Amino acid sequence: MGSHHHGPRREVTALDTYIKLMRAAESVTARAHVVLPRRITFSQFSALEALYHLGPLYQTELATKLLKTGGNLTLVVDNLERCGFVARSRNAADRRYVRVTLTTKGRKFIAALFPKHAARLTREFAALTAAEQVTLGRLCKKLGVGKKTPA
Amino acid sequence: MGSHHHGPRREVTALDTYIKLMRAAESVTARAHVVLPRRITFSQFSALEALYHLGPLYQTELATKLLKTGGNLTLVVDNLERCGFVARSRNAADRRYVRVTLTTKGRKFIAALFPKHAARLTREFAALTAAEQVTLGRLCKKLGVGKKTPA
DNA sequence: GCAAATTACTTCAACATTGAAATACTTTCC
DNA sequence: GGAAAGTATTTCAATGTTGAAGTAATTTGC
Repeated sequence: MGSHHHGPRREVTALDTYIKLMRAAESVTARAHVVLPRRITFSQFSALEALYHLGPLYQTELATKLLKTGGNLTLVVDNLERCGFVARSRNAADRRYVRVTLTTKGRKFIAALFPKHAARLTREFAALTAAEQVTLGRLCKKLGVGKKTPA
Repeated sequence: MGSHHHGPRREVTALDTYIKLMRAAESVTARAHVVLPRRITFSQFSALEALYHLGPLYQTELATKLLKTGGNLTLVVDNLERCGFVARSRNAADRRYVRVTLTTKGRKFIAALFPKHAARLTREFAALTAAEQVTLGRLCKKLGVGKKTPA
């Protein structure tokens, strides 16, 4: 199963593994997504979750955590601000920085939602034993390192 | 490392593994992406690659392969068609179906690009041994099953 | 044989995403 | 102290993405 590609065994294995990795990531995300109320998107949830667990962050920090661009964060924070979930404030010492903080409404919202998300993910990952999860995490981590190999 | 979440160990392990899975998928994809010429997007590449390895497909089949919605495929195929990489044709027997076929130009394009993509992915996955890749694939597959668990 | 249900695709609005250009502010370096 | 370089954010155009509504074609059930 998998890549439909014929070539050196190393390539076949890599492509096959790649497809399975992508499918797993997409399918777990899609299934975890169902706990989110329809008015909130996955990006918005991720931003709220980061603020909830890490405290107020500058937009650049948020972009780094979520692996997104600055332009993207501007829009996502715009939308969260419009919902009343977060507030922006300029740093007085360095006015380039915009600090993003959860409002009381935002905190209540994510505090109620996160446990459902965690429970849902736990249920999804119950397809693997604890030991298998640790192994999976270890292998993923070896792949995930940002070893900036040039084009 | 990981989730910044405190709770039952099963939840902590699941959330931690989830984060590593997402990071690995995103980071491998991003790094594989660098071989693509700037005028082609990842979605377009994926569609071309499916047509290249599987032959002409109806849009519904393409949507299923790529795990995307029908509305999305309409746009991606629109853009590929505008580039001259694919052609649409109605099925005469059942005129609801639109068959998407690579043009000669599209075939040449993907035939030249795919080996670079495969080589790049192989290089990325060289962070793992062949045995580790097989293990990773097996664990991902256990997660990826579309076991439609209701909300 | 025809109305109803189904299926494939398109269209649309809203939000996401990137990459590049523009803006605003700060730091560096003469 | 002021120009140049650097940094954080915003804006913009193009594409992606979903989900819902709409259209066209076919199949089903009576």
